Amino acid sequence: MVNKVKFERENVIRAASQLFWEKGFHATSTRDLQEAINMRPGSIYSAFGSKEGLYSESLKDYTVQMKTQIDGFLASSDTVLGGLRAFVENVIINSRDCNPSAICMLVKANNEFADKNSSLYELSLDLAAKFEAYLTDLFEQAINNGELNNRLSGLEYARFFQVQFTGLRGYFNRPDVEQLAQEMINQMFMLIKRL
Amino acid sequence: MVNKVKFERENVIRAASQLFWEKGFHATSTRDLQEAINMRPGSIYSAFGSKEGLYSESLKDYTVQMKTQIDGFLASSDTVLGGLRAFVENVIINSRDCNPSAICMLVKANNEFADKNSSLYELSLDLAAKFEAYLTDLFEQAINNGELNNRLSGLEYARFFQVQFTGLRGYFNRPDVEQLAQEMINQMFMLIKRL
DNA sequence: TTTGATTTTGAGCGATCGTTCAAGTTAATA
DNA sequence: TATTAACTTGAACGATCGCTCAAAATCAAA
Repeated sequence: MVNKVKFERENVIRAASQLFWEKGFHATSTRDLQEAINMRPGSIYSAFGSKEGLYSESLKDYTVQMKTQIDGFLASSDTVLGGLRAFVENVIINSRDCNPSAICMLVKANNEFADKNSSLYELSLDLAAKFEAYLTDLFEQAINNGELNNRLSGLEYARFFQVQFTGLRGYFNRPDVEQLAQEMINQMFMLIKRL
Repeated sequence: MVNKVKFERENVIRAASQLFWEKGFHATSTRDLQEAINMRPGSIYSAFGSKEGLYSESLKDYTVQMKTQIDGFLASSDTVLGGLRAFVENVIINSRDCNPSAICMLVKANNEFADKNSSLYELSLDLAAKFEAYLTDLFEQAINNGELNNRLSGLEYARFFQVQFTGLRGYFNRPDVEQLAQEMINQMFMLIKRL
């Protein structure tokens, strides 16, 4: 029964996350959310406290999901770089049409909360820092594997990856670009290897 | 007198642009705008038709301003790449604190209008395409100057520049990063030269 | 089956949204 | 100075916002 409740809660957060990811925080109304997660105001506010509370949980869940996805690709790949490349190709090309937005929800959050003192902006920074640490770990593995040279640190590779990946996702937030996307992903990973 | 009106209108649009750039379209209320541009609803709606109309003019003006800024740096530099580098350093490092946002207003627009059929989303695509054409011109000059090799076309260089620049601006949308920003800009231009 | 605790419902609150428009002000012309 | 066209003002409209809470429904224990 405890697990049932938790399961339901995760489903609700996931549905809310999809809507928030697509439309952003400010353009999503609580009535949109009611329909998307099939809950009435009273239940929502008793479970999450506020629209901000639900968004906060949604954003946290998003990053967990993203890491889970990467771990999946890593498990199916011989190399760290191969796993990361499969992830990038999946996000930018394969699952383009079923994702709510081409742009990372974390990036969207970081972009839309202008007030640097707001808790949601700070949350976006915090989650991004944790994701960078996660990526740093992966690139340190890649260095130790001999996949990458050690002229750069894991952290420096992680930063480069994030800049490239975010830049590409933004660039391909438009219709009809599959061919070009593949070429630029190839370029990205070629550059990483010869950094 | 006609010029006076035009001048005033430009000032108004510029002030609106700053606010829209900072907060985004959805988080900016018409009452915020009234204060920022010192006009009352009747005047605003007679001059611009709607909040969307004012935003549209603001976004167009933003891209004109950006091109003007680049042209300025190009005029003060011996090389195209030198001018572009000065522009990038100025945006990411020097004028960080006086810009309403670290993120390009065009990118913010492209990110926040989820409905691909909305006129503001289409405007953001259109302006981005024109900016890419402008950059392509510049990189073709750089190729003809011998600043860059011709293994890549001007368009390909322009795409790479945009991905890098957007990625970097997003990455540095946070406090206390001046030193690191300079290093990553150096890396960006080093990569461009050896593409 | 009754009781009591928990959760869900949805009408509706006050606030704010984008926008309108009648009335007032300004500035140019005659 | 009187006339008129153009512009500005700000009160206020209907819609929608995030959110509350009393009442109804649900569920578990007795």
